[in-house]
Amino acid sequence: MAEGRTTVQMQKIMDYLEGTHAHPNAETIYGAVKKEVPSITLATVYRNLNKLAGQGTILKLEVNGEFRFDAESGLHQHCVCRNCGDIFDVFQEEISEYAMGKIKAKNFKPSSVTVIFYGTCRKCGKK
Amino acid sequence: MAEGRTTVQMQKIMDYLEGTHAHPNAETIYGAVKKEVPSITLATVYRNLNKLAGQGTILKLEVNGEFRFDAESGLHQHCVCRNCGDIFDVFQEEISEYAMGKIKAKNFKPSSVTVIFYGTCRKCGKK
DNA sequence: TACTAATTAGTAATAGTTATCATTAGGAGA
DNA sequence: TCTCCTAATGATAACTATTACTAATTAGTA
Repeated sequence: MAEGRTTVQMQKIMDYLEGTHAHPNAETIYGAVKKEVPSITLATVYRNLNKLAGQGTILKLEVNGEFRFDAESGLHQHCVCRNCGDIFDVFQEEISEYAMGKIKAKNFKPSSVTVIFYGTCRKCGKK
Repeated sequence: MAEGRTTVQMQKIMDYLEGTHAHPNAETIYGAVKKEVPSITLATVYRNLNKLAGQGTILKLEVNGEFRFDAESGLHQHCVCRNCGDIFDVFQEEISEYAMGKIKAKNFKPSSVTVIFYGTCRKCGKK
């Protein structure tokens, strides 16, 4: 799963992330994991999240002034509702591939793409 | 340029943004505008930037844990160097259009897309 | 020129994230 | 299994970017 040592803390963080599609922030993850590992601290949560993101095991996005995390690491995109702040994944592999293809000609070696759509989700759409 | 009153502060912020392609953060903009309007404060810079971004006059992106601003508001994408942190615009209108088109079928009304490529820029590319 | 609401400067407060450091624990080798 | 070394943790302080607050100022209108 990850380089270096495997600790219960990191394992529980991964478990939690793999069980949700809500793109939680560190605080939320902390709250959830604390139920299983009461001694855990927010710093440990951040440390592990950054490590996992650095390895590419999880995805770290910045939305509305905070970091959000996603266990889904394959090519996909995100929809962010400007109204309620919800974030959900969109799997249209072609979008990322199309974009990556277009950019390779430039003097820039892309290693990943993040495509984020801002708008209104179904719930908020109907006023 | 913007709804509401026009102030020198806002004008100078716009002028500065229109003259750069460096995607500065609020602090940098503050430093630059302060030379022309010494009394300006960081809070005023933030207030104006948020207002302008809210109107869609400028673009507000989140990269590396901070907000960056861009006077270029048309459809375009960004390349972010993982090494030096540089951000530059890429104008491949089709990329954004292609993505927007693909997403419209979903139960989500997109109002804008942000496509960000992470990788290494030319400078950093040659080790 | 006077009035009124929007905007500013100045500053305090907040929030999210990272850094520090003493303590604990995983796991390789004896 | 015991020992040792290093990585990871917990607890907390520090930091940084951003926002909130308020009295004073300013722009635009009457």
